[in-house]
Amino acid sequence: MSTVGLQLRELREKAGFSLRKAAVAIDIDVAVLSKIERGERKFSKELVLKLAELYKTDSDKLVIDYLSEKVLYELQDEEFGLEALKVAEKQFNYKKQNEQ
Amino acid sequence: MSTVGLQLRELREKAGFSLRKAAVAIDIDVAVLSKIERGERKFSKELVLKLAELYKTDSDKLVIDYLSEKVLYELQDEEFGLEALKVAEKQFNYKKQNEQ
DNA sequence: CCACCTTTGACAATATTTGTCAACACATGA
DNA sequence: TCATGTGTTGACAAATATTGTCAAAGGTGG
Repeated sequence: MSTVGLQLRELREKAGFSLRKAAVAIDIDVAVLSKIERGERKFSKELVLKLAELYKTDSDKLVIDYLSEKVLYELQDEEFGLEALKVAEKQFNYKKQNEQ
Repeated sequence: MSTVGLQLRELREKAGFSLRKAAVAIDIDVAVLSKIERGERKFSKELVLKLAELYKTDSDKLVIDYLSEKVLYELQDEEFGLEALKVAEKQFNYKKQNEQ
């Protein structure tokens, strides 16, 4: 179900890392990385960044997907999920304005 | 910062409930309700629904704001927050289609 | 068989959320 | 002044959730 997990797996394979090597490189347990790639475990944005760097990939899309997934997870099965997203967008834009 | 908290406070006052009465009615501690209304404590959607019922108000807008706030909280200060929201929207729509 | 790979499940360690209390400060009216 | 009702605060334990760590298993290829 986690597209980011799957993406990370593909990237790792393309970069020629074994699960162990990758895990060691970013200093986490192999078991955890295995679970992350298969969507059995939650993970942090920092982890995504570390792996992206390790695999020498641009992290932007990964991060966007990562955040989007987190949001969707929270909204799953919510009747008003879409409306909530739209309100959130408005607020986000508004905030951005008054920020800088 | 929590608009839902503030909204709940206004609704309660308009409905003529004291903090204590309202808290007892929905079976939570007064201290907690006080903090919720002032945005010092997280709360559940269920609590919003209970209070909306108690105050005899339509809950839809409250729930939408509630969810939106949760989402925004997760995305705060995220460079790609907006992009993430848009991706999430797409996914959400897509899912909705293939559901029913 | 050996060396490497990934997966699995169990468990402890930590962190976060939630519930519960007691005390405080303030106002009002008897 | 005293009792009563209002909301607020901080401390703390209890319950949950997240995260880290291990050991063992099964698969594959040399």
